[in-house]
Amino acid sequence: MKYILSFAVLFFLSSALNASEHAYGGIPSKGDYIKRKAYIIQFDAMHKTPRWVAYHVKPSNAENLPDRKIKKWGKFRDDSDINNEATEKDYSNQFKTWRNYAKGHLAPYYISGGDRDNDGITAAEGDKDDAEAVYEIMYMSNMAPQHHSNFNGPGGLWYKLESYVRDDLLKKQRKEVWVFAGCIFGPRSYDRIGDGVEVPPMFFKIIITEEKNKPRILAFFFPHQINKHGDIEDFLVSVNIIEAMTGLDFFPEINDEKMERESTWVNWINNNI
DNA sequence: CGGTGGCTGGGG
DNA sequence: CCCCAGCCACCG
Repeated sequence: MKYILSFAVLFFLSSALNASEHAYGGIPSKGDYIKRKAYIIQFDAMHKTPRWVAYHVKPSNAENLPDRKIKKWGKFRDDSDINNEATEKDYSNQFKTWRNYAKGHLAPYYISGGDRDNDGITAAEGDKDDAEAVYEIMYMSNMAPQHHSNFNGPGGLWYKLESYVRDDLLKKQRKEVWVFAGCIFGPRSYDRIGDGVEVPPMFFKIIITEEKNKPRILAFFFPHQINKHGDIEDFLVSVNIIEAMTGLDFFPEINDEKMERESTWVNWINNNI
């Protein structure tokens, strides 16, 4: 029995590392996706938002970040790999109306730091390859309209969850983290801005850490149209629910039924004792 | 394009 | 209290 268990752990580890650096347990959908240095993305051309992104981030990637206030780093960029992406113009003047939609990162800025190519120099110190990781994070294809004051900005659920990963998991616990994040659309158009950029009515995020070589999964489902802030714990769901709502298939390379059915509640409680 | 300021809310 | 983070806006 013990042999079987250790074999399962070995298989698990190798599959998690081999499939893709960024997509834990394998690519969650068929169809094209684009591989970047800091993340991978499947773009949703119909809605002009990401369908999903996946990223593997180490504590060092969240440190020594290039200063986003400096235009070179903080400016939004067009993604030459995508034809019909949203533009900055689509998002303009949103703050002057009730709509208040900001360009919300799906793969966040704070994962773009560190010395990804291990040449001893970071982007901020002048490394060109690491700079590319920062530029890619700022691609418009990585953005979706997110209500700033209710969701994306301080106090918002998206902001709180990003802060949890950055401040708690990465900086405090110094764990490696894998994340899937994406937009969820329903049968009707919820809202749109600019030239046909659809505002996602829902978002999801799945966060994976490893504890003694076993995955610890936290899956979140967020309705976008909320008029006040809340606690992220109240939006924990099972991975199965995310799969049902998105049509995605997470962890396809991991042959462990239990993994997908594991309660995220249990993981949350174990994580915070 | 750099720098600065504003908004808002959480944390030391 | 100030600083920080995610955004926007403005000015030179």
